[in-house]
Amino acid sequence: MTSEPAPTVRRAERKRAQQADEMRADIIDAAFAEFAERGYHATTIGDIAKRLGISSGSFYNYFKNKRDIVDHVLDMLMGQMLAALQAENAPEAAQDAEQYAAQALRIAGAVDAIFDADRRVPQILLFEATSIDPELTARVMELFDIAGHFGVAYLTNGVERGFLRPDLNIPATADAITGMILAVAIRSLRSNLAATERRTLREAVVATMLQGIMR
Amino acid sequence: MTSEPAPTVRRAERKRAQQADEMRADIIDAAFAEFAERGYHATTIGDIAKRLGISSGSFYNYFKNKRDIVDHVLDMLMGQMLAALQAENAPEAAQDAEQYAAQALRIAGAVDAIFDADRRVPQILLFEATSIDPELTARVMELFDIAGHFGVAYLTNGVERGFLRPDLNIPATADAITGMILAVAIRSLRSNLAATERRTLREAVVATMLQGIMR
Amino acid sequence: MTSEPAPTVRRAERKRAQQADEMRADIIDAAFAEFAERGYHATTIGDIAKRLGISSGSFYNYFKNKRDIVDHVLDMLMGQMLAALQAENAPEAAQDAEQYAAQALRIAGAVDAIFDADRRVPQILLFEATSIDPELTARVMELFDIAGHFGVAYLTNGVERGFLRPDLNIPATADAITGMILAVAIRSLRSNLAATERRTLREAVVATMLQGIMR
Amino acid sequence: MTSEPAPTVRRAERKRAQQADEMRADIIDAAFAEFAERGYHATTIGDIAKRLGISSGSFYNYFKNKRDIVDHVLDMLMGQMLAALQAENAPEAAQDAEQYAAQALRIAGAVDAIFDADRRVPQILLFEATSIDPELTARVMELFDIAGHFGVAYLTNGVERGFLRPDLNIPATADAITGMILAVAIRSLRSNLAATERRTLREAVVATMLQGIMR
DNA sequence: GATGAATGAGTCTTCATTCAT
DNA sequence: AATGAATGAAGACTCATTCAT
Repeated sequence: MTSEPAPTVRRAERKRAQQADEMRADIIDAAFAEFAERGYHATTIGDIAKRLGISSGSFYNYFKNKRDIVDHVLDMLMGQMLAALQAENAPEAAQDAEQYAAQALRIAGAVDAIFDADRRVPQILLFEATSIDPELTARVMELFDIAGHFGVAYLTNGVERGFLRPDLNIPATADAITGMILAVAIRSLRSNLAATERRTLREAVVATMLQGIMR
Repeated sequence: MTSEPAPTVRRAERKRAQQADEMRADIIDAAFAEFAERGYHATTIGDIAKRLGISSGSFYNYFKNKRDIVDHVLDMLMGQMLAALQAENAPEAAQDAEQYAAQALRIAGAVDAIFDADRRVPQILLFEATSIDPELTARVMELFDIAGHFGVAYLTNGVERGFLRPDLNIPATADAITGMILAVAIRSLRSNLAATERRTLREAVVATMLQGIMR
Repeated sequence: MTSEPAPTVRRAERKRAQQADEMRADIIDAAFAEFAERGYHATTIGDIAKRLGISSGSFYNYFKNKRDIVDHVLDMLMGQMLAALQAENAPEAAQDAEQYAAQALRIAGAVDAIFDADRRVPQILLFEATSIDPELTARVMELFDIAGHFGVAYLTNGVERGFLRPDLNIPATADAITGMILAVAIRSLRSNLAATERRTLREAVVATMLQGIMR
Repeated sequence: MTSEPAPTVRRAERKRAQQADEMRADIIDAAFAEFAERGYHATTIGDIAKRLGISSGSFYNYFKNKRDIVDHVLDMLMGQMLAALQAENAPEAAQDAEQYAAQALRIAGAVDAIFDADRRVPQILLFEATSIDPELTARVMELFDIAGHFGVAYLTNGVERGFLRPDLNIPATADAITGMILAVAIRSLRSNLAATERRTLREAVVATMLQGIMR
């Protein structure tokens, strides 16, 4: 007996769903502001709610629990990362050394842009997430692994096309590259670098890396 | 009229102090075992005590509180690190490219040995410490900075002696190197690498790095 | 766009506030019952909660902590006392010896009524409050001082209007009067005197006092 | 087979007993210093021991437990008080109004001397003892009662000898007098009065009291 | 959907007291 | 008699989560 909902009902539903999404986004934002300020463990649901002017109970209409928020952000982040590594930035896209170098810089810039859009994201990712619970730690480690796999793909492309040293220990080098990204991210957070400083830092690191791996 | 304590008293004191040191070491050990298993926040003083077969109250005869333990370990670690960077491993010790390469491998090996002596130390350092409290985070960040300063010193030595590229962006490269160490540590923990595998990894990363920075 | 809350919301809010006030009163009541039975220090939050049939955590929705309750009661008491010393009982109200005597009896009766309304209040105030913490001790001492100041005002009025001995050491006598009130309160509590007995006690003490100070 | 101890043993024992008494006195002293500073509940056995430079375990060689100390002092105080109310200060000693007045002043002075010898005694008695446990409260109340009984005896003597008003409500007045002593003690502690100020205060209060009760 | 009071499990920490040395 | 480490009971307080309204 469940008939098709009338169009007006549909519209109302859509609107409601949209409002819910906005609220969810607001909550994530407030949560991250608090997490970044005082750390995940020291932040209470009440802190988040108060910042938004909602009741603590309302929180649970939008998220299953406190750590669910971090999961959502991890999802977002993962999506942005994968999106940044498509098309001209895909592992097999670079066809010669020059393109390879340009690609490396583009990717470094894209990662920087993602982190710079909300510095609280890397902050929490790097400094809090692993302490929340084993599953979340596993997810972060997975990110590390994914980074490693991408690194392997890029290096393999370079070796196969012949502009990287053929004797490269590819997995080891991939990890080293992930580490460099990590270090640059930490330095950026830590020293609160301006965009131009971050660019210089990026270029220097990419240059050293390329020199280290090029044939 | 409080005279000098009798020699027997002295001896008893020394023995007691020694036992206390042993207990302290045991507690650190038990604490780290628990922290590594279930995470710092999820570990209770009771967990640590139970593992040792002591009462939870006894814990407080040796440490001010839970985080005091992490502080102690950070002290130890800092000491070991600094000790490893002395003498032939000191920044200005390498006099030519060959010595430089050998030194890099030695240092990498020494760091690996420190971390391998108790893998829970890097685990907690990397994955928990920053979430405990702001001061502890500051201390870890300080470690990162110290690593950076040492990196700068090594690179400067190489540039000055002429076997590193003169156009190197030294601080950026120092950070990159710190990142590589980080990545190797994470990979070692994560994949539970055997000593020989770790050696291979180390050698590969050092080789790439040297190639990246050598003149 | 946050508009005025709808009237129904207002009403609900008022009701909630009222319920909260009732709960707060209930908690104070339960707390004082326990304090009077077993003493402040020996009373646990759990004792108070159990007596009310609420969970111990709920206590903290209404009071910051255990001592906060004593503070609230001190506030109440101070208010009642000050209210009792208004109008015809104000220091400058009595205009001749007869009025003065009547006033003294009225005030003694009012103080008795306040303490008799809840005998646990003087009990805790006299026997516990000073042992709770320095600030609370300070507050109780302040009460003692206030009593002294009022005493001074009453005596000054009597001396100025000429029906008290002009050579009175006013502050000393004010303290003596405060002490008598104290003693009567202690005796009442201690011997569990009935209302008529307390009245007799009061009258005797006031008579002796007046005889002691009248010209 | 337990023979008489040799004389030297006896002497050693006596000396030991004396040392033990000294230690006991030292502990009481240290305990009271701490109690007066931070209150009974906030003082730990460790605090007392540290102040004396002994170990916390040693405390238990001299006292059964923490509250035992307060008991000892209460005993001391009671003894001093009773001693002060002997001979010329005994209830029936005063034979005329003049002697009565002199006696009242002597007693007030004696009480002041006892309290002034160690101000921590009244402080703890008045502000802490009743909060320790029911038995101790009972003992303090007993002191209050004893004071009352003495008051009754003094007043009865005066009435019988005919220099006090025959219509005096003796028990009520006795309580009032106890209250005055209390108030003077509190004021002395609170305002840290000098000896001469305390004397003036005493004299004023005694004068008012006498005027209040004399025929 | 919103609210916020109620819950109660969970933990750190303190400290009087004991006892082996 | 002195020591001080060990004990373990005890309690205040927090907070994620639930649920009646």
